[in-house]
Amino acid sequence: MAATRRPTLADVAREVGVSAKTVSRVLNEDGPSSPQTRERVLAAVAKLGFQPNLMARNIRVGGPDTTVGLVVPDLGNPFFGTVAGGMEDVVRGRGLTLLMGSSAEDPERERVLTETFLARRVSILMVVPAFGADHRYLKVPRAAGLPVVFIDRPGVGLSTDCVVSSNRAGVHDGVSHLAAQGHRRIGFIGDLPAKLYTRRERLAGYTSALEEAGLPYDRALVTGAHGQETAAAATTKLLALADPPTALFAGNNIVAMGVVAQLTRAGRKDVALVAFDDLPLAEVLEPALTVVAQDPAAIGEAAARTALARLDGDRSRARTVTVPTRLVVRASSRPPRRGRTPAEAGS
Amino acid sequence: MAATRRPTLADVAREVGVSAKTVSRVLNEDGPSSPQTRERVLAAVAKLGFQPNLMARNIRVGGPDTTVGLVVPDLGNPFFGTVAGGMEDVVRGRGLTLLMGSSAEDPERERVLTETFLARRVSILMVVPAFGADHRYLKVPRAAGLPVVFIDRPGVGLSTDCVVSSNRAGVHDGVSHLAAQGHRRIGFIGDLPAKLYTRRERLAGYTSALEEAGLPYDRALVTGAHGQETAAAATTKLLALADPPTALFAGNNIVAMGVVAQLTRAGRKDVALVAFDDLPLAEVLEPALTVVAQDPAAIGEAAARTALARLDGDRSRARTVTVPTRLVVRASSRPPRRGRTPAEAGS
DNA sequence: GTGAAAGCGCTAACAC
DNA sequence: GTGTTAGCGCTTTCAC
Repeated sequence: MAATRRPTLADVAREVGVSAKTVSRVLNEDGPSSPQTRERVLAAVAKLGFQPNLMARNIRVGGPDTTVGLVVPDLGNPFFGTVAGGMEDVVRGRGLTLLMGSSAEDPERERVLTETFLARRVSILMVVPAFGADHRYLKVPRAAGLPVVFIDRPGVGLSTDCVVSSNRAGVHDGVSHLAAQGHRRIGFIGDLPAKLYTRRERLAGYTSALEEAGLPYDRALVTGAHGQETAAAATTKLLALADPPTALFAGNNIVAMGVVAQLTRAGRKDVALVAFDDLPLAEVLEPALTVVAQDPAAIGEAAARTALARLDGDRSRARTVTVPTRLVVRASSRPPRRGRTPAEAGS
Repeated sequence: MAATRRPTLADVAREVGVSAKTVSRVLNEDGPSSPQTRERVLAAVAKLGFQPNLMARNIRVGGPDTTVGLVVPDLGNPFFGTVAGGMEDVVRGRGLTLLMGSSAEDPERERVLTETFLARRVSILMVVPAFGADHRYLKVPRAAGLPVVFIDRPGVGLSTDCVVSSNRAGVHDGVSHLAAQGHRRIGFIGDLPAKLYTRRERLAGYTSALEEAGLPYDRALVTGAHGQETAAAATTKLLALADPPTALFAGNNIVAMGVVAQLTRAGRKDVALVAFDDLPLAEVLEPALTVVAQDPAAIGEAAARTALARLDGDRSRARTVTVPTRLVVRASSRPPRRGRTPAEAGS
């Protein structure tokens, strides 16, 4: 089975005995065409298995491609998949196709992927910035009218639209809830690196909640993790402190899984826990996990709507859309054990 | 901020005072070029923010685009995200970019997405077929040399490479394990619709394991679900039978979550459970979940390698690659309660 | 209702 | 080392 050349418009035209332009007219429902030619063109298209070459078309038409490029740091994280799903639902209504690629949280790969999207002239570019990436190179395409939206974290060196969760307020709610339950030593296990936007924002929510509750900030109670294993290790470390926490706040879904796993392995059901971002089985865990739920689909939808407005000529100042989080109280955020002071809890 | 036209090769050439071809030579490291012109071209490129139009390039060169198109039915399911990650790792080494889009398990959307990939002349097409889709329209592009690989399920009407999990053998192992624990009434909750490839294959593993164990096949013990809620309902239904199962087999990760949730809500820790496909928190559940683990990254890698071999001229017959599953025994597959017959278990 | 010619942005094939 | 010409597959423009 030799690799035959893909048929072109000209091939179809030759087959039918008309000009290329006539075939083009029929296929794009441009200008008029007699029913007979229409018929015969369609037949030839089917016979040859002709598929118009969109690249050639776009080149001639000059406009952008009817695609939306989305760069995410991790294809396996359902959070980003759900964000993408929300986006898709919105852009599809405009005839746009969402194409997603992964940066693997690597600035270099993010850049390469972004450039291939630019080189393919996507209509909209959505990016979940990898830590350490610099986005100044997006200034020119953006100035040329390409809508660029950052998701989950703001980009660096480029002022453009951005859609994020209410990180501060969400964590504030979760930590306040723990404080209201009577916890006075609350550990925080955030993202890594510590300078990551979501880590900083969520930590700010943590500190403001402590302050509001009149609790002291203890640097020893704050740490970070990347991946389940390091989150488990961080849990162990915090609980081994001389004056250990009676409650933990997990800064994201992956960290939460590591913490839950470690608490289970260690048999520490006495330690309260609240996690940022919901987990599919949160309510089934024992104890059921209290979470600050994000709304990834809403994030995707908001990003898509913002970008479409830009496409429609919205030239207003770059805005940041904050999608609210929601505290879902389940069993894991119970009060500290009665009759035991934090100092005794580890014994 | 008016939408300025994106600069072209000709713009750069004009800026420098050379011909377009010279700029092209510099950028593609084609033919020779003096260090001075090189320098000045690069400067102009940076100044104008020129980004080559890959569509125009591909058109001229005639070859396919350096992209791999992947169609999945659900962006939010980490199984497919992990498959994509495995693929990416392999194709990136060949300078190919993986682009993923969602069919939402809808044959029509699958077709539209696939056609846009074809129209953009991807180098490789990977598809997780939506239920009910017909893939005969892929015959022409495939005959023209486009590698097409089906993932997770075979396509319909097109004989081409396919990469799947060892569904039958995997389920056989899981059900045999339950039988070996002493279970004689084992419920099966598979995918929906019942004609879905994975459902049929997994059910075949179930029946063969029953047969091997000398257990009768009871139609009342076999059902299906799509989504967590229906899986929970199916669980309730099975457990309400006059002669209920003492063990359940969940046919996929989503079904497993629904079953686990329902068993937990109902407080039915006496019911044994084995699930197809691992869950992130499987070992942390109570009881820890016994699973037949798939290897999604390996599936993606195998698919990518197969497709690359085709790209390299492999013209051998279409083959089906089966990626082995692995039984991970945890606590949830414990023996039935002693001293109680199945008939008493519901009381 | 249809066709011929020109051109989108780029590169192959040849000049010089 | 560099420029010219032609042409990829398609659509625009203008003719008939």
